[in-house]
Amino acid sequence: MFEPTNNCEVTFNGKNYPCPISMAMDLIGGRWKGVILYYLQDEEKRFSELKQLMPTITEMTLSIQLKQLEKDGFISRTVYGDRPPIKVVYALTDFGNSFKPVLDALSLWSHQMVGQLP
Amino acid sequence: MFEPTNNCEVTFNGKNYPCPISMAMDLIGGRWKGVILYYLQDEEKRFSELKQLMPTITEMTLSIQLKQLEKDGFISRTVYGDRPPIKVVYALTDFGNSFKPVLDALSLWSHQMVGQLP
DNA sequence: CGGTATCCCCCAAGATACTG
DNA sequence: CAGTATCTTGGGGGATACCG
Repeated sequence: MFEPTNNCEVTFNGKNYPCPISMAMDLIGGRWKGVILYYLQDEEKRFSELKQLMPTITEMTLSIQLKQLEKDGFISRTVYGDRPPIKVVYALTDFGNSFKPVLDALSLWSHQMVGQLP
Repeated sequence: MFEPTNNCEVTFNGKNYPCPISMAMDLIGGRWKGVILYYLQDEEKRFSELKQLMPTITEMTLSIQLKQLEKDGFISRTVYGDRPPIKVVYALTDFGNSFKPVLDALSLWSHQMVGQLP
């Protein structure tokens, strides 16, 4: 469909990558980012809702991952209220939504692999 | 299409993951694995061919990544010859091939993102 | 040709405690 | 409620040199 990706270095947000796939893996790689994006697919979620959906993530790690996803343009962060308890809502941006086909393929594959397709 | 992945911990090759997507990201995450799988999609390749396709990877890192992909069942490793210079060929296994839809989606998305679609 | 062996640095990410 | 602040550990991955 398209040519191999050699000799096509890419720079995004100040980081250099040997090829677009490598860049993509860096942007959404790691233990949690794919999962976070997955949970934000259909509807926006609050910080505490995400935490509940991912019981084994620490609040600090969740906070860092959300910050990076926001910086890379995948998600938006909206604050309601100016005094605690405040409410913070995370949602996919248009750019984040463009990633949905990858999430779908990844989710389908990983579920098939684990044999957990309903 | 299927239910969210919370409360569905998974163990694979001795490692525990909070959800299948997290597992998948760990298996094929990092700077290089996606790229290696991408290059092996259509035809098997020798070690030196892969090295040429990824000029900025070191031989040591390439070797390690290939070992991990082989251990996780994505690729096969075939040796021709018993005395140097030997020839080693890497190819996708059936399991590795099952990952192609993810690679396709990832490749398409990353190319679109970079604006490099031919 | 296809790797290993060392050394090293950086950072992802967990544990724990604290806060506006 | 939604985070920060510190500390710590593990492993990814680069540089360089050497080997069967």
